[in-house]
Amino acid sequence: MKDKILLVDGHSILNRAFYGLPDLTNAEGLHTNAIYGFLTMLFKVMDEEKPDYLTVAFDVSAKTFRHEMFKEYKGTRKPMADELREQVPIMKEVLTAMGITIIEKEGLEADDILGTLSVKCESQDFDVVILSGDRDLLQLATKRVKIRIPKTSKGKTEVYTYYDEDVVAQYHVTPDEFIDVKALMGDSSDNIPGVPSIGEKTATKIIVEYKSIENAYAHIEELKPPRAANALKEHYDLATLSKELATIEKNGDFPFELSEAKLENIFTKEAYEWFQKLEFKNLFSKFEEEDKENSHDINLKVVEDKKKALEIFDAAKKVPLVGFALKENYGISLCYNEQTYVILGDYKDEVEKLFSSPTQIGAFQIKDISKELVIHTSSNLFDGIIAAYLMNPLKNDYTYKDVAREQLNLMLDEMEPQKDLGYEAYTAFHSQPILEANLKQSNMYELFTNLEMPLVLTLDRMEKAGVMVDAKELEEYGNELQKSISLLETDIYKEAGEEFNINSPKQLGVVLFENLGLPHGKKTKTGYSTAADVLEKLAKEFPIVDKILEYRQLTKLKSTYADGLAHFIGTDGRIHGKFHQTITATGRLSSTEPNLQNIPIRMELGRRIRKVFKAKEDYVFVDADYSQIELRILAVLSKDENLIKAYQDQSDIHRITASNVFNVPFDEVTPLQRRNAKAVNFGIVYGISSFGLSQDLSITRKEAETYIENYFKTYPGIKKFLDTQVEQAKENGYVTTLYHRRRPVPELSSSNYMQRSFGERVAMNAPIQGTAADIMKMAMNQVSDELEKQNLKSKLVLQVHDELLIETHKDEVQKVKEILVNHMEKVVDLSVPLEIDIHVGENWYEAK
DNA sequence: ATGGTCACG
DNA sequence: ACGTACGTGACCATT
Repeated sequence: MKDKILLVDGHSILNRAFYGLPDLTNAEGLHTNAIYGFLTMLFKVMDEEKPDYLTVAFDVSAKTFRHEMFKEYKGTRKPMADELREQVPIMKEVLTAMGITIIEKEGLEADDILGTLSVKCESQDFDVVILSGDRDLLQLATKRVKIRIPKTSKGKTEVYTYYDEDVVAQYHVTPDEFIDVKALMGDSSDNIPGVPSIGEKTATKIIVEYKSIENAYAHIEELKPPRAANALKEHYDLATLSKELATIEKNGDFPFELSEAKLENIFTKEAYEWFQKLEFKNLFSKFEEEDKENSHDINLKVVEDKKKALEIFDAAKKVPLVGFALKENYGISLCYNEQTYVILGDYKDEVEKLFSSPTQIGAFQIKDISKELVIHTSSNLFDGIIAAYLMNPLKNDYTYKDVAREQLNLMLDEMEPQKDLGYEAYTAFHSQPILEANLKQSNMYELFTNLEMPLVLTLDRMEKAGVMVDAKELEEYGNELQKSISLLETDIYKEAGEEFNINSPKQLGVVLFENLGLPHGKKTKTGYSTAADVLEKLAKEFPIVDKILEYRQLTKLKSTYADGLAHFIGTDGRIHGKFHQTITATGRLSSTEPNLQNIPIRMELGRRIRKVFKAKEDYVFVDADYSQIELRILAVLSKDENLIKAYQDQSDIHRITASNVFNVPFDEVTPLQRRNAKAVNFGIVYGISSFGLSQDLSITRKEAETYIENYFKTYPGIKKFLDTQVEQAKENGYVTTLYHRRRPVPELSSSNYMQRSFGERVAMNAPIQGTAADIMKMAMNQVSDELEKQNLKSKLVLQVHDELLIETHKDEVQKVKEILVNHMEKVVDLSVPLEIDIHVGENWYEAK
């Protein structure tokens, strides 16, 4: 086997990765997508090529660099995106940390470095592979030098391979001739002028026939077409200059020690530290072998002796902090005083006593733990996952291993269960002080202690309670839907003239817009859009579209709700859904298995599903929802006098807004005006844009702009508040709620207009939505605690963002109503009153 | 796994 | 010249 060297065109691969991948940032707000893409590309090609040597070439001067970066950009010369610029030096550091040599030389472009190296290495009997995103490099291909060019289509990246013969096959010219083709046709983005009026077609034709520009000139009189011949004659200077520019230097002068490019282990400790910092979790597995060498052992004792176990528990109750972990049906682990114990067997009572002691318990996913035992108080609990979530709510989800890595710099692999349990307790113990300090520094320790940790137990109670669902009625409802679905199906097939899968947007698009020739609206990436708002425009004119919309509605109800909910009804006749505390970016809860926060209500047919959510015998549902909580919070946060006054006066807020915005007397506001004002109020909360509002109200953008302008004139404090949020987000990188919850907004530093606008809307919306979530969580804790404290039979069973549902014993209805009013309305004291609406009913349908 | 669609606040 | 209202989760078809 000959030795093989891989030469990488650094900037072109980085550039491709940057524009090919969605924006990624790490916790510090550093953009990382180009580096990530570069590395995955590099690993992929290294895997395929298995090179013995590797080196990466970069352009050195800012000028050539920029010029390289925007080859892709059809000659536009915007400055390099800041998000990319900041990644370049880091990329180089990462490569250096991996022990990979970087070559850059003043005055030489990366192309020239690669050209020179490829010739040099080939002459030393190497196989050469050049990885670049730039097709210009094809001129370097030979029988021993292959060019590899990544191409992304349909989300998949393939790396194409070109030896010299592949260039001939695809471009009809040899790699050398490829230079001349390029010189003739020119490349505006690459500053190669080319010969005017000669494009790719003509250029190729000329070079196929005459092999070079020089030879073409030698035969200029016979050259066809005449137009090209004339152009060549006229622009001889341009042609020779272009050729010079298009030719990659193969004799560059720069120092290069082949031995330094020899590949050793690139997954070094230093590289690992960079990967951590950049949060390239997917790539950690590459370091596995290093992990084992580096993983530091902990003092771990496995205890099976009962007497010894009890001693350990006793001691644990006397220390200030214990790290705790539990694995169902297996054992528990305790960590304190630099010692970790894994205790096998059933010690539920001992654990409960420990949890009731003054010792602080550090652990992860305490809600899961509390499914296995009874936890009476949250005052000594510290859930590291929740702490980590508060510090960065944008992360998908945390495991204890993420906390170990981020806070303790401890890389953990897959381990056997015993060890895993021990490391979890170890991590809980050692990360607690760090996380606590972080929370305090971010002004979120109170939010954590007074709101989030108590909520763990509140949610646990709610999940354990579950909600009763009548399986039989649900099935009947499903059958009824199925009947209508079948009828619609036949109708639709008849009108379409064929049978097809109506649920496939792809097939439906073909049937509607090609076979039936209906006018199509917007398109999606994959084809015609068949979204409801598009179809609704056609429904009036084409009956089949109306039927399809109805079909969609019914199948949605059937599959997601009728059939979907049935799967989750337990043996107790109740659904015990999960409520998640660490998912959303704004601080709201989320609900899964099933999602109980999106049960239909807006349409009557769907709303009927709520009839199967029933209170058990001798109980009723008491449902309380906040009235316009987000708008009230907007009044509070913005301190806008007019909005505050409107709420203090208990006015009809949408009507008063309409009166002000449309400049009509309060009593003469038309229903349409009120509806429009309501939409504006909503829009404000979402971070209004004239486009969004115009879509929502089916008005022109101009009109929407006028509405917004008038709105801000009416409520000047709101305008100021929203602007301040964006400003703060830009300055700090995050916005906060009234109770200090943070939402980072990395999008604001994007150079992409869309992303930046999104960041602005997020900055406006998150404090409002987040503060509402904070208040609701406080209220939930108080309501749940009060029900317990008064020893009531009634239980909190659902939360839907601004609504609480209490399964209430018939004798307790009055008490529960009082509790709801007292704790939901008075949970915080703000400059506007909070109000709730309360309804009582046998089922959820009646109680709303 | 991803995108389209649609249910909720 | 672009293409959006904010926050979620489930299902289906398609890759």
